[in-house]
Amino acid sequence: MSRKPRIRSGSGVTMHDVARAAGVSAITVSRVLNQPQQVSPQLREKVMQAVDALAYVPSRSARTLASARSRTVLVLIPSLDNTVFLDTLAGIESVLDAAGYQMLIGNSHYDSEQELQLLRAYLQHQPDGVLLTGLTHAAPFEDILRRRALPAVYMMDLADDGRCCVGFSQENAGAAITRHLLESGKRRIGFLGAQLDERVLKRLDGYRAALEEAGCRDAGLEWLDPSPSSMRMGAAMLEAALAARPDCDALFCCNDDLAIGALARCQQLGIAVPERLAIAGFNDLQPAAWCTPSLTTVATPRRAIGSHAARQLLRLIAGEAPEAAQTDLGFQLMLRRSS
Amino acid sequence: MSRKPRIRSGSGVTMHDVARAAGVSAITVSRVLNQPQQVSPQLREKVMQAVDALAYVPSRSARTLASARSRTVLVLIPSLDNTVFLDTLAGIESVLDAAGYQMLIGNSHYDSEQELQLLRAYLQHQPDGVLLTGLTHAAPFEDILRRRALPAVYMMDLADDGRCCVGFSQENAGAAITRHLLESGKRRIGFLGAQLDERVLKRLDGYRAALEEAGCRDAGLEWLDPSPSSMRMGAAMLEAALAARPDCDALFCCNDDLAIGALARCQQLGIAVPERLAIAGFNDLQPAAWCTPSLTTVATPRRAIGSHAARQLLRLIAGEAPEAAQTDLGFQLMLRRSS
DNA sequence: GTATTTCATGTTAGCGCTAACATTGCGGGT
DNA sequence: ACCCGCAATGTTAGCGCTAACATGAAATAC
Repeated sequence: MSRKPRIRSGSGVTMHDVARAAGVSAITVSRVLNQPQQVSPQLREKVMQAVDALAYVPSRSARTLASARSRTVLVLIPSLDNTVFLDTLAGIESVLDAAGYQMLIGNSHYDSEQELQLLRAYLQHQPDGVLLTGLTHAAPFEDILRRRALPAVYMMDLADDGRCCVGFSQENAGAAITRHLLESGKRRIGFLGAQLDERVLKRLDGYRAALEEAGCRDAGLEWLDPSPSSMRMGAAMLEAALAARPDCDALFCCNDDLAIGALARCQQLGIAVPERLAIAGFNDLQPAAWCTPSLTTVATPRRAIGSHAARQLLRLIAGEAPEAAQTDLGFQLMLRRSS
Repeated sequence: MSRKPRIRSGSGVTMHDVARAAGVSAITVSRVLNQPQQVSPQLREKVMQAVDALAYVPSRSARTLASARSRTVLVLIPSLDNTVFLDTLAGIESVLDAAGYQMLIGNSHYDSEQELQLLRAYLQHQPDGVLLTGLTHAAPFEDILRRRALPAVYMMDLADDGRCCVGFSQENAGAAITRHLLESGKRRIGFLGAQLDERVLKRLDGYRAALEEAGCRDAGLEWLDPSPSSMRMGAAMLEAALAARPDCDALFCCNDDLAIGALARCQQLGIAVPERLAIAGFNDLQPAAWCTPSLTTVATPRRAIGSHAARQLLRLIAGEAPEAAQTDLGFQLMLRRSS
């Protein structure tokens, strides 16, 4: 009694089929595809012809299973609704793609518990490394990384605790834009914050430090809301802020979405920007340069963070040391009409 | 002579370890994880305890290899720089995630040749299905899908050739917004187009049809540029258009980026919008409602397209018929101040 | 001229999981 | 008492690939 044959996966052409067609053994085909320099040119040629003729596609799962290397990297980001992370992904993709690595994208929705679930789920793919957004993660998270000796690179911020970080100082950036507002003569500078993820809170810290330094700190000028940021929310927060504190003469918004919404509402209400109220945003998204008046903001090297982090991770995966534990890619003030 | 042991992948805990710890056979563990109703509650309980105790994570590659099902879906999009596709991805993710499927994202950079390469590369993962953007793809592309009997759903547009499509009529949408401009009294309506992917060209067809219908078609009012669209480009195209045809009294921009750039430049040049020149965009991105003046545009159901397409694909993968060959999710004119 | 190294290729034995079939035990019909 | 059917669990044999070792031939050394 012969059993039912199993369903063949994929196109059904296996490495052995190619080997037979080329008159060699399977391992030779494997080597032609993975370490071509180990195979003589003639055989290499013959094998490649067979590969093309049969339209052979190697099976990634078989390879992962046999070699214990998946050539896959897990990327965990907090949101898919934010251009910031898109740009970062684009940078990551460009590097991984070129290295033959694939990326698995997990969206944690700004929730560290969900992030932990994602890590657990994606571990099934045996990723060779992980790219993370931000420095703070659920407690078991780092445990898992350690226990599995999974290389990880942290993006967007800096830390000097030995973890490999690629980003810039959120705190310094927040302080720098606040100082710019101070220098332009404003004294009652408010802060609009939404989402309140760790990066926003660090920008807030920077804002506070700069005001402290200038003796202008006023806790009544901070408006914080944990719900997701949007232009609509920026408009609403602006109204609430001015209603509560009509003396406020400048606003640092924790990101451009809020700032653009606030700016638009000022236009509608006839509030002169920047004379009566200066406004600054964060990230330098595309509309910042094109709204009316154009928005002063902080340009962040998102794409570079992604590509650099990916390169560092590939080094770690290969067992090399990273170029540096932390890489500070800086930020740039974009001074425009709104301040 | 005993060989060197192989490097264990992942944490090294396998299904057999769990089976031993629970005092059952490996297949029982497999069933507890995949078809729990086939296992008695007591055993199920015992196995789950062992799974937790050992922090067992099943190997996706082993499962894929043994079962010839990867529970992975390939998503091919033309760009990672465009919010439109992000929103679509978010919709897809929500459905696939809930169904235990993982998505692989390929970015074709608006290039059908590169799209074909991506398909070839990602076939190594033996995806169970493919989600595609648009209807036109490189010739060998559809061949590969057919030869492998890979279920596919086409997003963003409609076709009545039997392919499973989820989207809306780009052409009708282009015609509808053009008719709105006609109804508001404009007669020399221009078209600004960038990127010139198939969707832009269909919107252009709709625009032409509507003008033809009204007897207002004027080929000298079309400005097309194949480079990627951006606000900067919208501003530049606006200037070029008005220089060439100062009599132009309305502009339909193929997307909101162009429109917002054009709008901003009008503000700078003191051109009255909509009196002297009406402007309409496409997609209803967030800034459209918040720029000055607010932008008339076409709202597109991007997230719904993603989630609906993912649901259809899951049906196809399960061997069921799709609810309908095409699903028209429509569009909505957002009439605002710029027209 | 033999010992030693190198290089190119092959053989074998899994990687961790699940499909297919096999076995066991139990309740119910007659 | 017997047989049947069904439910719960087990055994076996791969899925397609590559690590490790083996082999044989050519190149090099002394």
